[in-house]
Amino acid sequence: MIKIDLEFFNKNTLDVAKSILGHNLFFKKNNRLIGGIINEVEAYIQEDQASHSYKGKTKRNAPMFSSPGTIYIYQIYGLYHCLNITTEQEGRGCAILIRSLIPTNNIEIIKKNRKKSTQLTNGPAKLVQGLGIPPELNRTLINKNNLFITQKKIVPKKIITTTRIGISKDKNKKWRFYFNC
DNA sequence: CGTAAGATGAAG
DNA sequence: TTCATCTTACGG
Repeated sequence: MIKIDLEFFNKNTLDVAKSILGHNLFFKKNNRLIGGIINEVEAYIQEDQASHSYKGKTKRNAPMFSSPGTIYIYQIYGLYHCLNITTEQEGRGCAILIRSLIPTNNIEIIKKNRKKSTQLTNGPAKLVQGLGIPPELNRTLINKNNLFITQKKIVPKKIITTTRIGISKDKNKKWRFYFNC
């Protein structure tokens, strides 16, 4: 369980998005690791019309402009939360959205957090709920708290590149990356 | 399958 | 004030 260096996020957002696939995401609670393998992400950069940061810094999106490795959790549709990690140098409004995990550790807790649903962590809001990630972690640094990313557990054989989900602007950009094991 | 749930920010 | 949004769970 080696945590990755925050320098990992201090580079081109698309490179970070592709290379983070296969790493583990864990939330630590009561000395137990809850989480799994990241298998789907999307990239958002400042010049991208689909990004929250496109029109500049606001109260909500400010973490995107913070130092690389900053956690950006935003509320969507008034009831769910999505987890992003800031990329590129401080001052650049870029991030990757973690969209899906393959659950590996403490799956019983994830099931409990997800209540009746059998779909545990295969969506951005589902994984936040499944791991029990508190929105208060917004603006804090990953790996400096109880949410962290550890070294690659598996190397994806084939990364699939497609258009992103749920956006209407800049639809042509193929900045969603995922793999099947 | 369609739709409601309702925080946030931009536009009118 | 109204509209759109990086989604999900529910009912028919």
